[in-house]
Amino acid sequence: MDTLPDTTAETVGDSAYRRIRTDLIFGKLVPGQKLKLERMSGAYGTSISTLRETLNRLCSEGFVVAEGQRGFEVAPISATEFQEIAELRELLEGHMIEKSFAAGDLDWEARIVSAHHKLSAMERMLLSGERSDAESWKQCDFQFHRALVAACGSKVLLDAHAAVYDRYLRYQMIAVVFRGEMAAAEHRELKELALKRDVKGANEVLHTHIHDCVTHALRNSDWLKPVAAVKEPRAEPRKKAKAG
Amino acid sequence: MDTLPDTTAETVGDSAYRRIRTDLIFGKLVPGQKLKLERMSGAYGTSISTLRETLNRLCSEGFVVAEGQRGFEVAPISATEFQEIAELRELLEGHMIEKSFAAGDLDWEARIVSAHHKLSAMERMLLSGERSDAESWKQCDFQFHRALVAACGSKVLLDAHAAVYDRYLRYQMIAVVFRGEMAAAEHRELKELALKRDVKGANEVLHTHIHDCVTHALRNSDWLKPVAAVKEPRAEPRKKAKAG
DNA sequence: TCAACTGATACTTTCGATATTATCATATAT
DNA sequence: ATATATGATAATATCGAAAGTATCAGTTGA
Repeated sequence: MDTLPDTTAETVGDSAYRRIRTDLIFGKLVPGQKLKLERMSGAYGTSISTLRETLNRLCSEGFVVAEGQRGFEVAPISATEFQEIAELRELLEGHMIEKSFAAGDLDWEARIVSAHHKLSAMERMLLSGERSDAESWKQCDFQFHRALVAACGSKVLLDAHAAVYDRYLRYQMIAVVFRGEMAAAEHRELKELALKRDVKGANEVLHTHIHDCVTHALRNSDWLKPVAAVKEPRAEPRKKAKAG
Repeated sequence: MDTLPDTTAETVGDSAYRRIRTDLIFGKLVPGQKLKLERMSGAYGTSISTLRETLNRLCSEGFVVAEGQRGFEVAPISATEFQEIAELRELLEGHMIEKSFAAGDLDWEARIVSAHHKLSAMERMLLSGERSDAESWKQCDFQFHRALVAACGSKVLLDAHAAVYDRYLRYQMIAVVFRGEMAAAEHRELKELALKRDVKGANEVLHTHIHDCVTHALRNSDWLKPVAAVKEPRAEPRKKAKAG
C-alpha cells in the first residue's frame, strides 16, 4: 500500500509552475521585470534547470518573454493587448455560449445555478467591504463563466477559453478591478438568459460585461494609461562599488 | 566588430525546438509514441536538460503530452479533436477576415495577390505530378491564409491563428491530404472575394474549404477512422484488466 | 570632453551525473 | 492458476558545475 502510483504525484517542477504562474497573473511579478535565474531558483526552491522548464512553458502561454540569449522577463502589458485579449475572449465565449445553450441538459443548468450561487455570495462579501482574497473570487468568476460554456462539447474550445481567460485575468488583477454591483447584475442576467437559452441576449450581455470591464480598467489603472511606460520597479542598486 | 549581439543568435535549444516541432507536425514522430529522453537527446544533438525545455514548450502548444512523472509522449490524435480544431480555426479566421477586409489597404491587397500567385504555382506543380516537398506547400498555404487576415489589426489574434493553424496542419499532414483542383479553386475564390471585400462570401467559402478538407481527410486516412486505435508500434500487454 | 577599446563581472546556456520513480520479470502463497 | 509480493532494470526528475555571452566600469587616444 505504500506505493500508490498516481495519488499525489506533485513534482517539484509542477509546484513551481503553479506558484510562478499565480504570481504572474496576480501581478506579484511585475510586467517588464527581469527574471534572473539564480534569484528565482532560490525564491521558488528549485534548481535552475527545472526553473527553465517552467519559464519555457510560461513563454508559450504568453506570460513570459524570452529574448535571444538575454534571459527571461515578465511579459509587458499594454492597453492594446488588453483590448485584443478581451476581443478574443468575447469571440470564443460567445461562440461557445451558442453551442452550449443548444446542447445543455438539466445537469448543465444545475451547475450554472450552483456556480452562480457561489459567485454571487462572493460578490456580496466584496460589496460589503469584507476583503476576501482575490484568488477565491477569480476562481468563482471563472467557474461561473466556464459553467455557461461547459456544454459546448469541444475540449479544444474549453482549453483555449481557459487559456485566454487567464491572460485576461492577469490584466484584471494588475488593474485591481472590482466593478461591484454592475458586474454582479450582469452575472445574474447571464444566468437567467442561460436558463432561458437566449443566445442573442446572452451575447449582448457578455459584450457589455467584457467591454465595460476593459473600459473601467483602462480608466482606473495607472499601469494601463495611453502609452504605458512600464519598466522595472526601480533600477536595482547593481554593483556600483565605485569606491573600489 | 567581432561581437555582433543579435546577428546569429540561434541557440541550440531553439534549433532543437524547431526541428522537433517540424517532425511532430509532419508526422515523423507518430501520435502516441513515447519520447524517451536519452534517445531523443541523441537524435537531436542536445543534452537532456535542454531537450526537456523544448518538450515543455511543445506541451503547452498541444503537440506533446506529459503524464505525471511518466515522461513525455507525442499527443494522440482523434477524429473528434480534428473537427474541434477545424471549428476553432474557422471561428478565428472568419472573424479575422471580417476585420481584415474592413481595414485592408492597397499594400494588403498586393500581398494577397502575391501570396496567391506563389500558392497557385505550387498547386499547379502538385497537380502536374511534380512531387515538391510538402513543407514548402504548407508554407505557401499558410502565407496565403495569413495574408487574408493580416490586416485584422490584432497581434493576439494573429498569434492565436498561427498556433491553431499548425495544429490543424498536423492533422492534414498525418492524413496526407492534397485535395487538388478543388482546394485550388477555393483559394482562387477567396482571393477574389478579398479584393471585393465580400465578407459573407469569403466566410462561406472558408467554411466549405475547411469542412471539405476535414471530411476528405477523415475519409481517406487510415489514422483517423471512427475510433482511431492508434497505439505504439508494439502492442504492450499492459495490465490485463478487463481484456475481452 | 567624447568616443572607442579592453578587461572584468554577472548572467545565461548547456552539459553530465545523481537521486527518485516507474516498469517488468520472477517467485511465492492462496 | 490467478493474484500478490519482491527485487532488478530502465527511465525520469532534479541538481550543481562548466562553458559561452552580454554588460558595464575603467582606461586610452583623439
